[in-house]
Amino acid sequence: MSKTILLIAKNIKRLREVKKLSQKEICAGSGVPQGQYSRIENGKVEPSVSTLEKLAKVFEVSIAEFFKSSDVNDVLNLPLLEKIKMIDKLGKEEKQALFKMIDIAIANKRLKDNLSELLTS
Amino acid sequence: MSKTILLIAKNIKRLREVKKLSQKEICAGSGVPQGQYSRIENGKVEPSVSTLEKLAKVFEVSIAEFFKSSDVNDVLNLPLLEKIKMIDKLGKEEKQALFKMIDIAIANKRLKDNLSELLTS
DNA sequence: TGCAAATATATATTAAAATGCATATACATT
DNA sequence: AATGTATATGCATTTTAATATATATTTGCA
Repeated sequence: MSKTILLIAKNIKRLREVKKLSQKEICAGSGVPQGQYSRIENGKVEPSVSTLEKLAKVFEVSIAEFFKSSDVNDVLNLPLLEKIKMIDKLGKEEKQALFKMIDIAIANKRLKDNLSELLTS
Repeated sequence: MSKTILLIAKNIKRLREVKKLSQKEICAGSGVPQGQYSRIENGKVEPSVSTLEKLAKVFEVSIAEFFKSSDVNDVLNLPLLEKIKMIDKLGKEEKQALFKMIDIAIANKRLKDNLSELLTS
């Protein structure tokens, strides 16, 4: 079972519960048959993009929402570039604190490099 | 033609160009046949989630990236990019320490976001 | 221009999701 | 317990992406 379809399933179910709507209502609004919708919420199928599109509409979110994880472990596995993008969205305080540490680490590295350069020359 | 599959197409193509890789290379890395990949980049098909999963892996992004309208995406500031490159050159210890802090900050943010989402519903 | 690599397209086959429909199971309320 | 509502599952059919393979077309460069 793909991790992703379980993630989608969980997110969709959560969104429905937040809205306090029945499957029947979601299906009326989206055009997705109830049977199929149930299978999606339970991770029994891999919903197609067009199905996700219909659902995103009734939930009033972007499809990207379906793929977001709130799991810390998943954050850990994000490639560096993704992490940096996340940093950009942090609050001012956290962002600045992080930048300072990064700067210190980098400066530290430079110092070390310069020293060893001096020693080997 | 669905707006979404054109968006996916554009994002995937852009990501490949950023990495300066050929379709052949992407396909070797992902296992997606070149013919199919071409159709995806041109919005001729609706890629399945598992296909997107494979591609996200070689591009080193989360699947959610494929669904973001690119303008939101490209506001990453340059000084930040420089820092990323520097981080990459740090020693193992420093790098890991930094990552840990970044992870904590991000996870913290997500937690906050989820909580406020629950509260506003 | 002409060659070679990269990309797009064609076709037939396979696999899996979508659908309609029926029905089973779970869940709650009286 | 009985009734109604919500959710899950079963099944046959249709639709469409995935695949393998081959080939056409475009593009870049000597």
